[in-house]
Amino acid sequence: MSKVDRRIIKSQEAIKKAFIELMTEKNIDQITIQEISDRANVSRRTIYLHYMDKFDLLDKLIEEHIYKLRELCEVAANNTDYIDAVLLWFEYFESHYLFFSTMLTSKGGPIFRSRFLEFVLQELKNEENITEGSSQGLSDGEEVRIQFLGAAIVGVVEWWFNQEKPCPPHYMAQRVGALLEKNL
Amino acid sequence: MSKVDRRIIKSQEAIKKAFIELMTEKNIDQITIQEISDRANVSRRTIYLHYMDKFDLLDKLIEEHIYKLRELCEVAANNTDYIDAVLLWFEYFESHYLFFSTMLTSKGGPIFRSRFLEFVLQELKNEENITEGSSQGLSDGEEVRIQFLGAAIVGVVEWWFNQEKPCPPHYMAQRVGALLEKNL
DNA sequence: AATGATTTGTGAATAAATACACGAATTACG
DNA sequence: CGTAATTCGTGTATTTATTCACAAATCATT
Repeated sequence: MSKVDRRIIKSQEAIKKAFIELMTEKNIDQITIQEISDRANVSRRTIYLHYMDKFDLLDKLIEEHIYKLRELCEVAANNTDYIDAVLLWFEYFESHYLFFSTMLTSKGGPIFRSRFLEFVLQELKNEENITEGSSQGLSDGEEVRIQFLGAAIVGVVEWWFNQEKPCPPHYMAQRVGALLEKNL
Repeated sequence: MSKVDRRIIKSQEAIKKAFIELMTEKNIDQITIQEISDRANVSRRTIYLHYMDKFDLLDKLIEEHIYKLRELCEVAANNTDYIDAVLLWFEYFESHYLFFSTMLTSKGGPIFRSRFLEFVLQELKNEENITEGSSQGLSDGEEVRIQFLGAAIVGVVEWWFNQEKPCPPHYMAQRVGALLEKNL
């Protein structure tokens, strides 16, 4: 697994860290590649070695986290306990608080929010197909329910970050998990 | 000034940091190059690129700090206020607490202590030659006084670290500075 | 709109770090 | 004591990061 050159890891880590920090301080439009390279203590050239531009960097960052969340879903798919699944999610949120907080509160803009919603809807439809068994399209009624639940999940996560983590992950897991159990 | 390749800086910083950390955990003899490279997240080869072995690494680390302390002495040599000079020292100690604490308490062994004393004696003799004016050897009486003061200074610094910083730098500056004023 | 400063994206040469392999030296341990 | 495992020190080829330079694009300020 660890076949990736450690220089690549270190450079990208530094770049992403610097970028997230800058995102908390200003809008993405007024962040310059120069600034990122300065903050990351990396040559400007190095950034272009890995990313097309700052939007590509943001994309990669987002996809990376979405990928990790999807992995957590697969882990939790074995045991059908929603509470545990939600717990994994919020623990992951907590361990990458700076990123998610930045991306889901006012500063981050709507880029991540819509991507996150899209992902949640995918997972919900996935779940639906498993229990339903039919691989054909969803009925209107099901679609409405999916949209309803997706908005609910994203909304409650947004609330959690907007309130600056008002309650711990295990509490959220308990409450949100119970709601999911009832609705799925 | 900043003509040194930033990769060198970063590698050496990582190596030195890892090494100091390991020094706090175990004796230098049972620290392996492998461990250092692992902790520093650097190739083992890279360490040999900069240092002969772990003792060379320790030497360079020590000399680096001695050099910085000498610089502080030169800065303070302009204004003859010993209190300010001592303040600069203890502020430097504080900002590199892990290193000095490790090297001056039981863990570090006597390597740094003797080097530190040697340096302090040099500075004292230097000071003496300036006020004395004569560039010839010191009399026995002067030599005794130098040794007396050197031991006192090193001793009080050791005490400060052994007690885990029982009082702030400005307090130490006040007290030790006053004692130096009286004796120099 | 003009212009002066900054940022950008890229090419090219160079330097540094890395992976990998190897025999020798050292250490751990039965 | 013997031997298995680890660490060491080094050679070498390769990959990555860096510096530097430069023209184009963007931005800021007038």
